[in-house]
Amino acid sequence: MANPRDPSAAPFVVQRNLVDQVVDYLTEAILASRFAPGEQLSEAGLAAELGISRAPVREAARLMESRGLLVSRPRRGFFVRTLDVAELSDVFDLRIGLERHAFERVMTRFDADTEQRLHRQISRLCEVAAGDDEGLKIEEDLAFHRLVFELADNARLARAFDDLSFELRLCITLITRTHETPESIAASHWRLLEALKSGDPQRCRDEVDYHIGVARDSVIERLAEHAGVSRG
Amino acid sequence: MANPRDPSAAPFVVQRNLVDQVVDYLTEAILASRFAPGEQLSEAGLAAELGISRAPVREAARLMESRGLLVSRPRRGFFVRTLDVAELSDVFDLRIGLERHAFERVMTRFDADTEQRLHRQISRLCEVAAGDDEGLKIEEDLAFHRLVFELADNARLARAFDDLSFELRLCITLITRTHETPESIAASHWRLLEALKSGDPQRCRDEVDYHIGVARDSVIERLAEHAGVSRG
DNA sequence: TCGGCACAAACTGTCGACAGTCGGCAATCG
DNA sequence: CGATTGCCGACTGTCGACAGTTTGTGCCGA
Repeated sequence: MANPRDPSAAPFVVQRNLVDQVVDYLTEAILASRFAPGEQLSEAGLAAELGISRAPVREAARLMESRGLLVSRPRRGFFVRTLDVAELSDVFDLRIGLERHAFERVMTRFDADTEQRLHRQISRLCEVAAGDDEGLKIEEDLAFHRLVFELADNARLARAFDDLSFELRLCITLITRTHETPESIAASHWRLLEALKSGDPQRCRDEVDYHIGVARDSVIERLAEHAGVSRG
Repeated sequence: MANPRDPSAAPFVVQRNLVDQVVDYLTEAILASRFAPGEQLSEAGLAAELGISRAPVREAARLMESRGLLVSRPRRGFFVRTLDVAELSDVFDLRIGLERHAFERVMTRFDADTEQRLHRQISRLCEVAAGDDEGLKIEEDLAFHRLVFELADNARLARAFDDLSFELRLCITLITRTHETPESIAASHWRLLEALKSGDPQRCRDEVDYHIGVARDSVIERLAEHAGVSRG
């Protein structure tokens, strides 16, 4: 009564589906490593645990399969996605392709407002980089890159990054903490902004390649350690 | 008995889920324009039409939502995706980003086998380009680009293209036929192969940009005509 | 004649239940 | 003692049904 609603607009109070709630719950649980990679998710067990029926659980699992967090084997059920080195390398290679494109688009429409927003995000990143909350560092780092995609002004491109970022987070759960210093994290991102400001496509591209390459090598190195530990 | 099977291999006889069958059915129907853009898909109606219950239909619809063929509005149901000019432009822009990356990767590992496979695919494309089956032309054209992504040797990159290709097909359903001549289609793809062979990244990138740009402009032009017709 | 309201039909979201299938274990046979 | 076979529990795939919501329609009043 108080608020007449536009039918085409998003509802004022979102009546969250059970499906969406299950997706959030499972996503958080997987990224927090509360489910082991390769572990089977029992539909009935999850439904009972959450006090709901299996139908929403199944639909949520389908959605997460498309996001690359789960894989389904017919008549077997859903399993937490495992990433080997090759898949992980593919993920970061695709990220390079997407980020090159996003940075190039941002460069062509770079203005004072763009610079200010990126500047503020890097400042936030620097603040948390000095702290001990590794999860927060990762989120603010991803938030910077998400901002770049937002500024690239292509919703489909941003969605491609969002899809990939679930798998990126899955990669990053492998490493408990970054081994980079706060200074190197800050410097790396400032260089990206400087490259954008310079207006030099080649320089920007090189910085992106280097930046993502460092992240990729770091994750791969950690994965190799993990594999080595689990085998030895 | 005759063939000892690898347990990790795909089963010899595949028991297809109802979900997968519904996905195929709906995808084909949408891309064949048997559902109008924006049309609501009644879960109960589809289930009755296919002689199944609503559960598999719902799961199939969720999957197709992630592929961008359907959109869901909470408590309203699923609707066939509509693309405006901005979204369509975004799709082709992302395609440029992905194809640039794929072509670059193929170039770095270009060999005789690569050339032969691409050569054969272009020959197939040329054959059907001379005929009247517009749908076949589109499929063989996409098959060429899909082959490039396959040769790029990055499964995640190929999946990104596959995801996008559903939306590409959705774009292409807007235009009933290509207005390009068989000669121009052939020449355009031969130039892409020549660029790969040359080993010149800049030339390859320019060819990709031109090639995708032509496709984008063609689709956008047709969409503008359609919109003009439907309004006038 | 037009706007608001109430009713009804249709639809989605969710649930509990049943049947078919898969993987593991034990009993049996060579 | 090893391999095979039958059985059993657990799980997925699918179904029909109910409740709450949205949408369209017709009526009433101004």
